[in-house]
Amino acid sequence: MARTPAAPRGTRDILPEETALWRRVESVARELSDRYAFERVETPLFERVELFARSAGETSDVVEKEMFRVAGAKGSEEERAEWALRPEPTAGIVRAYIEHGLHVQPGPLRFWLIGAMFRYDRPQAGRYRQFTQWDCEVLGDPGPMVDAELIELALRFYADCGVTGVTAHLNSIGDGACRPAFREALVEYFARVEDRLTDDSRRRLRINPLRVLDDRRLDPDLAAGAPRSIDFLCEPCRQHFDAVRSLLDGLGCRYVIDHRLVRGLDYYTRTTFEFFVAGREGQQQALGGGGRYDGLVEALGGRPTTGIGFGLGLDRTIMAMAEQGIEPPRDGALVAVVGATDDLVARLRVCTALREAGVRVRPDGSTRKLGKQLEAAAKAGARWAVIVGEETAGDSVVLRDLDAGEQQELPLAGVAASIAGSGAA
RNA sequence: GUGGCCUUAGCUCAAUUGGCAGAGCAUCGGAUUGUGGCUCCGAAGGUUAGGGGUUCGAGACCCCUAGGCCACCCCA
Repeated sequence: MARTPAAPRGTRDILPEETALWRRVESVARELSDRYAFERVETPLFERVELFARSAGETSDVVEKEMFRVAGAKGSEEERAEWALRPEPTAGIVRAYIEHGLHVQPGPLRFWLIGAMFRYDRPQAGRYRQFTQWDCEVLGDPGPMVDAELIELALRFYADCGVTGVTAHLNSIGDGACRPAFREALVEYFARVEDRLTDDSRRRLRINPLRVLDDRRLDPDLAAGAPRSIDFLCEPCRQHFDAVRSLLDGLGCRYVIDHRLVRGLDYYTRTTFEFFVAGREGQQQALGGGGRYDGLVEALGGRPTTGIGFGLGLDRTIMAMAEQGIEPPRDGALVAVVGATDDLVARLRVCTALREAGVRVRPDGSTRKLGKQLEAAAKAGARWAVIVGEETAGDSVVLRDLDAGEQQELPLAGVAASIAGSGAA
């Protein structure tokens, strides 16, 4: 451990150079959330461990090995082990939906949030212990249209962020009526070739056979010959899946069917989807994912209510944007206020007046030589400098165009209009 | 949780066989008795990630720890 304080493992500081891209991504997410008529919610960053165990599943990786436990300063050992930082947002949103009786509101309900998620995993580029997701959830909408709508929304998000080469992977893993048969077929199939499975897969074969398909080390021949969930769908699930596909086709949304896409969280039913970006052949190419969870509300003690949602990783979206050379949004023209005299009161008054007029102002509070102040202004990226000095009369200041190297004396009240009129903003 | 490669100034990197820890960029100041970017000059910036060992002597070699990256695992 270094003597100087360091950020905890797997976390990082996001500095101004990078926050420019963050602003763009966040504003796209906010704007789309609003345009698609989602309503903003916030839930706690930590919840009871039991909530995640009951929703994501005891055998899911996030519960089994990636839970970030929170210890209280006081209390018994048991009490201190009771909470965990949220590894995903759906459980908290569904918990809030049930707790506040939101089912009485006219549905379907559409929620969104942007927030930090936590997974105690081994860090790597694009994989952090604290990361940020944009999450959208729809509760109480059983029809296939919302499935297609969410996938279209996610693809539009990537497009609006400027990311290209994003592919939607799609699958249906059925529901309580048809999945048991699929599960049985998987067990029967893999049990015969158990000696060709990894240790992990052999264990999963007993406790959660669908996730054998998740295993990237699975022999390609075995994977190709494995039972496919869509061949086992019951009639309602098959109709739902067919409808989702034809809706996506009708929208012109491109996707590929991925028979091995079963998702790591147990609450998913029917539609599952993930978004991958081209160019990262190894890991961290998954930018986001989601699916339908028609049994989750009931499993957590609420009335039977369908649900569907996605979580998109903003860190990875930004990483993809940076790799694709996408420019961050430009700031508005910056005006530096510098002083030819040491009269700081006059300088600060000018700053305030300009800000009231809507100008973006960076003041120089030093009494350095004017040349130094102008140099600092130019280095800070200022397009203009307002020089507050004694040689000007009354309310007048000098407005200097730092790019052109030209300046003029004019009344303070005319500065904002002059900048706006130059078209250089 | 497993394996591999790494860590020298704020950043990018040098340092011969184990022999005085350096450069460029960035920062600050001066040239500039108050109008910037260029140029020139100068200053500051280091317990070489942390700890231990070998040695007359370690940035370099050995061990431990921490962190980063990569491949697994899994996902966002």
